[in-house]
Amino acid sequence: MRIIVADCSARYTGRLNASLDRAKRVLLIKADSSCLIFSELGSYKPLNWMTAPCTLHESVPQCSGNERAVNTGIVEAAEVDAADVTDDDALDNDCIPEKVITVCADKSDDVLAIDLWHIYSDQMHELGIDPGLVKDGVEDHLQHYLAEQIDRIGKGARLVRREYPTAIGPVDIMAIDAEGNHVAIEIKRHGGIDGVEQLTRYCTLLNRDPLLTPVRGIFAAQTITPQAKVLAEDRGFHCLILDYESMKHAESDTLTLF
Amino acid sequence: MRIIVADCSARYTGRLNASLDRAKRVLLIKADSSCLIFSELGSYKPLNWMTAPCTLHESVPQCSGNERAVNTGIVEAAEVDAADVTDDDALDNDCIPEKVITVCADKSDDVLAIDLWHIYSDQMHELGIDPGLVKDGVEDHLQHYLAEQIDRIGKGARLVRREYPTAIGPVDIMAIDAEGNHVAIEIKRHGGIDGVEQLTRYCTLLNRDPLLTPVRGIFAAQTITPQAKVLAEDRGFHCLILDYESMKHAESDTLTLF
DNA sequence: AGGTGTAGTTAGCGA
DNA sequence: TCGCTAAGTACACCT
Repeated sequence: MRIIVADCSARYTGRLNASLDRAKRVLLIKADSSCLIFSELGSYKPLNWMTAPCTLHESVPQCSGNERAVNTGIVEAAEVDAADVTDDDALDNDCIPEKVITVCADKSDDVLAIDLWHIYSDQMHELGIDPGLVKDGVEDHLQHYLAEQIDRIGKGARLVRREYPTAIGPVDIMAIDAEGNHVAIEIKRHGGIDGVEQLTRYCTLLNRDPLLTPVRGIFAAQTITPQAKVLAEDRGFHCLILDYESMKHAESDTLTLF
Repeated sequence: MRIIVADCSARYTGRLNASLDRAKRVLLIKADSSCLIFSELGSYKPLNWMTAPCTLHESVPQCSGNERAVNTGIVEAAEVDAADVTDDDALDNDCIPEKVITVCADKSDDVLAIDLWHIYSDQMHELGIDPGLVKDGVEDHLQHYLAEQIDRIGKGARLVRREYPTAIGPVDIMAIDAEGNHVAIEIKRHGGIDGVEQLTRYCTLLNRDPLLTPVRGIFAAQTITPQAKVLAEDRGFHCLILDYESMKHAESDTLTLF
C-alpha cells in the first residue's frame, strides 16, 4: 500500500466525468494498482477512485530550462519531504505538477488522471495478505431463526424450506400453514416498497402453479416503512415484525432442550 | 486526517458483528473522528469503519510492572518509529496492545474497537476544506438527450415534460405519440426488473386518470437485462435501447443548426 | 428527520 | 460469466 499526501487535482472519465479541483488530499494506491482519493469529507467512499484491474503510470513532467532533482522512486516506509523540491520555484508549482499519475482500467477506457502539485508525504508499506473480515448476524440470521421458529407466522405452521427456488429467484422461506396452504415469506432487515414488490412477484408466479395455489404472502422484517406496510396489506400480504433479540433467545432455549 | 499503519485487530458491533484478525493494515481517521480500516484487498470499501457522527477514544494499556515510555500524542506530519517502544519485550507485544482505539457512534450503540499491536507509522495531516467533486453525465444526461430527441420513441412524438409529477413520484419523461396518446418513459442507465416495476406503478396510476388514459409505457436504457426485457414486454411496455454516443452527437448536430 | 431512488455502487452467491 | 440480491450500503433529493 502506497500512501501519498499531496495537493492534487484529478479527473475521472468513464461512465461519467468527475473532476476534483486542486486541494490537499490523501491517496491510497493498493498492490493491484487500484487507487483511492480521500478528503476529510464524506463517509467511507472516496471522492474518486479506480478499481482493479487497472494499470498505473507515473511520470515527472519536466520544466524546460529548469532541471530539478525530483524523487522518481518510492521511499520505503519513510517520508519524502517534498517541500525542498518545489520551494525553489513557487511560481512553477502552479504551472507544472510535481508528478502525474494516470490509472487506466484494463477492461474499459476508464481513466483516472491525477496531478500532484505538492507532495507532503509518499510512503510505501507492504501489508501482506489479510485474513479478511468475519461477519456474523445479517439477514441470513433472521431467515435462520424464523425457519427454526416457523410457528411465529401462526400456530401449526411447518417449514417447507429456506431459499425455496423459483424461476425468478429464491423465496426466502416457504412454509405450509395449519390449514395446509402454502405461505411464501419475504424477509428483510428493513422492509421497504421494493421488498413488497419482490414478494408480489414471487406470489404471482407461485399462484400460477396449480399444485401450490393458493399461496399466501408474508412480509417479515425488523422494521417496515409505513408505505411498504400499506402496500403489502393492500396486496393481501400479512406483515410480521421480527424481534431479533427475542428470536435469538428463543433459539438458545431450543438448544438447551437437547 | 490521521494516517496510521499498524498491525491491528478490530471488532465492530452494531447492526452486525464483524471482526478482523491481527494483520498489518492502514487506518484513516478523519477530522470528524470517522475511521476507516483498509487492507490491500477489495475495492474502495474499507474492511471495517465507523461513520460520523462518532466519538473516538484512544488509550495506552499499561503492562503492570513494566512501565514504558509510550507515545500518547500524535506527531504532526512525521513518523513514529514504534519499533523502539515494543522491541524491549517481544512477548508482551502479543498480550497487550500498544494502543487501543475505540470509536463509538453518537446516535446508536455501534462500536468499533481497534487494538494496535505494532505501529509502523502514525502521522497527522491537516487537509483543510475540500472543494468537492464535480460530476457530469449520468442518467440525467440520458433524460436530457431523449427529451430533446423525443422522436426516438417514434416519429411524430411530442414532449410533454421531463420529471412529470405524479402522486408516487415523477415520471422521467411524459410524451404524446403521433396518435395523440400519452407515453410514460422510464429511463435507466442499466435497466433491471426494478425499473420495470417502477414503470408499472406509474402506468397503473396514470391509467386511472380518464384524462390521460390510455398511457403506454416505454422502458428506455443503455442496456436492459434479459429478464427485465421479458417482464417489460410481458406487461406491454416497449423497450428502447439508448445509444449515449449517438444521442450526444445528435445533440451536437442540433446545436449546429442554430 | 424519514422515505425514495440512484450509484463509476460493491460484494456475494448461484445458475 | 451473467444475473440477482443484500449492504453496517452512501448519497442526493424531496416531503
